[in-house]
Amino acid sequence: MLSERRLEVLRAIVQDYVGTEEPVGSKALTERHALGVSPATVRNDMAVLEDEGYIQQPHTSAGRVPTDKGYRLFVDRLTSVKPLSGAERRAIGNFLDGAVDLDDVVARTVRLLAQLTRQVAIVQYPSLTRSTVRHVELLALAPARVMLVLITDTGRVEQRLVDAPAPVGETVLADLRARLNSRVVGRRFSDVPPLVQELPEGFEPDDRPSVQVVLATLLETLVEETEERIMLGGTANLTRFGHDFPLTIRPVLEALEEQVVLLKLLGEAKDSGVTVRIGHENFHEGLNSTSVVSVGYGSGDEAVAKLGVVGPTRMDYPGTMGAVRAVARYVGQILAES
Amino acid sequence: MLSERRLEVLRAIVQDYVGTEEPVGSKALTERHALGVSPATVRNDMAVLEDEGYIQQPHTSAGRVPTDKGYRLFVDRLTSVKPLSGAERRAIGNFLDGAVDLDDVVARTVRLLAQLTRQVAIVQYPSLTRSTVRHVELLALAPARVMLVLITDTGRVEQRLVDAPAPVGETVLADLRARLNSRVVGRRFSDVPPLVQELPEGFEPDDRPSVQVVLATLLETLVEETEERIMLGGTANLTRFGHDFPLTIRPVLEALEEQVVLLKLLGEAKDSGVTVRIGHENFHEGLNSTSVVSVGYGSGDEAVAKLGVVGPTRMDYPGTMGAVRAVARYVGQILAES
DNA sequence: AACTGGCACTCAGCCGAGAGGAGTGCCAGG
DNA sequence: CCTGGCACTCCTCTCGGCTGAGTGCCAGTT
Repeated sequence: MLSERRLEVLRAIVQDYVGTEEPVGSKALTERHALGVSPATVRNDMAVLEDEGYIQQPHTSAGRVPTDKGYRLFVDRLTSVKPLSGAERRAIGNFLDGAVDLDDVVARTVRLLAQLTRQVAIVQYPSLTRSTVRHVELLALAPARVMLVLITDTGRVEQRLVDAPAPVGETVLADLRARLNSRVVGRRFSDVPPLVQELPEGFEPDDRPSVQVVLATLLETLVEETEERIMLGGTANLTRFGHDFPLTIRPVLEALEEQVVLLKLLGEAKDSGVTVRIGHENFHEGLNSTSVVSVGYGSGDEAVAKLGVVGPTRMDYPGTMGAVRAVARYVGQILAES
Repeated sequence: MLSERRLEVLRAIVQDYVGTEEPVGSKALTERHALGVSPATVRNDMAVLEDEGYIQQPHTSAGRVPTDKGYRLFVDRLTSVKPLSGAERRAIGNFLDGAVDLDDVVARTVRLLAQLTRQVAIVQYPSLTRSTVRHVELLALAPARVMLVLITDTGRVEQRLVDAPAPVGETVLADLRARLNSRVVGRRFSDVPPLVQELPEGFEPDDRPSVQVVLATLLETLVEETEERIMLGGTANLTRFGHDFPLTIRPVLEALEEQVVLLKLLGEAKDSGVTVRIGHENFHEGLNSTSVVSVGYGSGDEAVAKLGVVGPTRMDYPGTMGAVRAVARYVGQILAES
């Protein structure tokens, strides 16, 4: 077990390193932090911390740099989320209140997060799985062609084109529309399937196949999360990354271009509270020198989607966590209002 | 006027420089191109080309590098668009044919373009202004709350929430929906306003204000092009940019984050044919060392939107132009089919 | 008049050596 | 258990010299 002072030394190292971006030595540490001991003592502590794997020397006779394990300890035990200043909170409110629709909310959130944290921001659109149905609309585009439009309580709209096996009469369509809506409006997506199970039975045998197809498409839309859209912003902040540029930034940009990677990244966030993945804790190789700070957000108690930022492992964790949490809360409020 | 051989020298310089990324000297030139003259002669030609501002020396006693003006001449007079190979064409077809909806088409196009050109790809969603209306749907979400859904022939769906001044009956809504659709379906957006001008007159005085509001919102949606969405991809290719990294790449990334900039960038493309903007010809400072190759695409003869790529001024113009043009054509076909 | 070979000159890039300095580990003493 | 001192390591910066590609110019050739 590490003594209290050693933890204090680790905290100081992380803080200094994050600030200066340079390996921190024992002398500098004692000068900048009131540790109450001499550099020599700190050196001994550092040696222990290095043995335990919390810090590391880039090369002999250089200062120390925190390892992923060091950052992990720092985040878990040595610091707490830093609340935003009043001015910042107000700025968030002002910025997000101007949004006109869901797309706009997401777009603004991305910009805001990127500016606030000076890092790359990722925002997931409110997911379909946990939302409820606000309305289902069926439109006859052609005799045997129906457009299915699904509107969710989060303001999201999904549309699908359905090719029916036989022409569908306008009255049949109206009938189906009415029955469908009366059953599923206000329901959660996951609850819908059983509710429409025997719907086709109420129709003429001739129409049943078409009804089946429409229902199948609806269920598909509900379940298949193919449209899990994600918005990204602030990639220019990557240029602040470090000096050893091209090598670091390239794989990160590549990783961030993959929707799948982004989804998985956010998927790892816990449902409540701020999640931090540090360096090698990330499954993707290109992101081994980055940390991901993410959090769920939603209109009610439950998270409907997630958002977060990606930055260098050497980042201001308390500040970033605070910003991410605050933004998530505000977005949740906005969504609840609309 | 430059002699034929001098133009040939310029062309050789551009080609070599694009290939090697290094200033090209007179000796290397004569070795790699059958110019039929000695290095000394080439040197004289180069001196002239430099006087005229087509090429430049990074520093005394270094090879020459084309200037923006040099690239311009090269693009305008010294080369032609290079058609893609059969394999490439087939690859484009295969890749794009799998698309399931408009979002997917755009997303795939971006990826494709980025891979093909190894540069940053920009694709604008088919614009609303030139499309025609496929269907207008009105849904009563609450007594005085209507959702307006607009479906275009390009497969795009726009929705708006309308707060009516008074409750709107279901029959009124159905009536309005029917009249509206009978008038505007198949029309171009620009033709719609006069067609719905006197629509309110057919309704009871009590309902007119609500009808007015709905119509106003519709017109707004049609005109206001706030939703001019653009998709970006292949930013990782920026890392191939050059050696003097951070300075070059930063402003480019920043510029590309601005939707407005992207729109303006594509907006400058001519309606037909491939447009090339080189270096300082771009209005945005951050893009002064990049070239933009863009082209319109559409389902018919007319362009409904544009796409293009952004890359270093030192790029393979013939190849890039060919790829951009080919992709635009295929996307146009796909859109026409659906 | 146009081209060519030769020649002197320039200058970025690349060592290699040396000085400087931050930081360490260890040890003996408080 | 902490501290001051000391020898040692090794990165970083600088400076000078060398190299080689490339140039401009000139005199000679076709």
